[in-house]
Amino acid sequence: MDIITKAPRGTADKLPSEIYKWHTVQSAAASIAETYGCREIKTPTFEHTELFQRGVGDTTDVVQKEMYTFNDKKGRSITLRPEGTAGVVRAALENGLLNEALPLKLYYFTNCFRYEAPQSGRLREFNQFGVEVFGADSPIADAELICMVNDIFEFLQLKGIKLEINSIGCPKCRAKYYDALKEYYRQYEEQLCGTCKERLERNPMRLLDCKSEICSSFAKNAPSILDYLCEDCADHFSTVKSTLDSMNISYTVNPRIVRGLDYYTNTVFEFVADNCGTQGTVCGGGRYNGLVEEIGGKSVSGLGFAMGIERLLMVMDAENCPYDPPKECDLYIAGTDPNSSAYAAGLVRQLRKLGFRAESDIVGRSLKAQIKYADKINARFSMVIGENEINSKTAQLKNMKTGEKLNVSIGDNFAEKINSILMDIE
RNA sequence: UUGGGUAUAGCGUAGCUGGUUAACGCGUCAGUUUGUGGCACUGAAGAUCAAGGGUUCGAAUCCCUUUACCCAACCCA
Repeated sequence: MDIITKAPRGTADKLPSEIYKWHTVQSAAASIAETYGCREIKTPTFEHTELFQRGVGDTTDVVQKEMYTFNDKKGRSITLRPEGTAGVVRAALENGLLNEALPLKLYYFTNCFRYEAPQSGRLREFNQFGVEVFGADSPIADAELICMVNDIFEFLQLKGIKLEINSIGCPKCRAKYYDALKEYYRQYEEQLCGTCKERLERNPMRLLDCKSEICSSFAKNAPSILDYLCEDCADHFSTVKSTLDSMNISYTVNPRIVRGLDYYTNTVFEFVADNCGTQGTVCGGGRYNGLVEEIGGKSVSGLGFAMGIERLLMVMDAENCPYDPPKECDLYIAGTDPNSSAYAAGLVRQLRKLGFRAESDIVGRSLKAQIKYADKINARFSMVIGENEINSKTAQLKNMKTGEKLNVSIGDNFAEKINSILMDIE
């Protein structure tokens, strides 16, 4: 049989056999974020296109060539979110969240969409865990945010991830830095790669990031942003660093970290894995003090990060990190004949009402095949129901690991009795 | 968008100096007597060998085209 079509390019199914890994990461991230006072928010998968044009920035590659944009039936331009921050800012503004007590701390899990050429660690639909904090001006907030990521990785027992931080200053000091950069690069202008030539005027910081051999060789001696920070920005950055020091979080300052989204100011950071191929950035973030205003709110500072869950799982797999084990069947109840199977179905229902994972035959298999199936799904216990059991109201509970059998009543309060027996065994 | 690679049952592979019914492992289903799994044995189902075209008496195998996927550049999570 040929299926009509496959999953679209750049998408990936998350199958039942792997999903426990997602649960592990999600519950760790959510519970740790909550210890920091974050509350979960969910925003729409698609937004009006201008939100991303303004929020993410018109000059970015993400907006220029990677967005899934289309017109809806009324002709409105709609875009599948390419990242999480803009939508959260919009939602916070629209619902007046910024008028409540600040700081506002939010976290979210979202799928994001970017029309890129897929490769290892890079999908067209990918999942992020993100945190956004609003109204926290102090550099301690920056350190706290980084600390949260660090806590999550530590909790997941991840080791091979390094933190790199930088400051890209405020619009004021960046303007001076841009001038210096342009001047520096102008002497090499003829030798720059095509895209860098274009970027020189519009967004010169991107040149530092260019991977082409020639451009990156120029980047080595390029002026550093850190020498151009104004006093406020320099103070801010140094307090971020000293706070990280006092939190005992190790980092390296990498003056060439330039994030790809326009909204960042001051602190930017990346958590980079060295053991996961070429797409090493597992988490990236920073401060974006101008963004809320850009989207139409009052001037409220913001900062946040986004973590790529697919990439995180790649790194965890590579490091053999432990996951919460998947939940499996507690008790399988087999029936020797159709009538007994129907009876078993009733027993199974009672167990499920108490929260047990319980199954009985729904495919009409022989008794032997049912037990075989119970083994295959790793059922902890099994039980056979036949005419004798129904008449005597007693059955044997079998421990599938040890083979031990125990007589139990299948009459009134069946599920409660099973419950207390299983509690004893544990 | 630009390079490189791959395409054979549900999954993983062999076969690729062209030659009769395309093989193996895992998985699935059934059986190895009577109401109990894991092991072993037996058997069954399951593949228009990515698609289209060409060379040939004959093509999974050689040639061309297309498509899909993977990897990388780029970009970013």
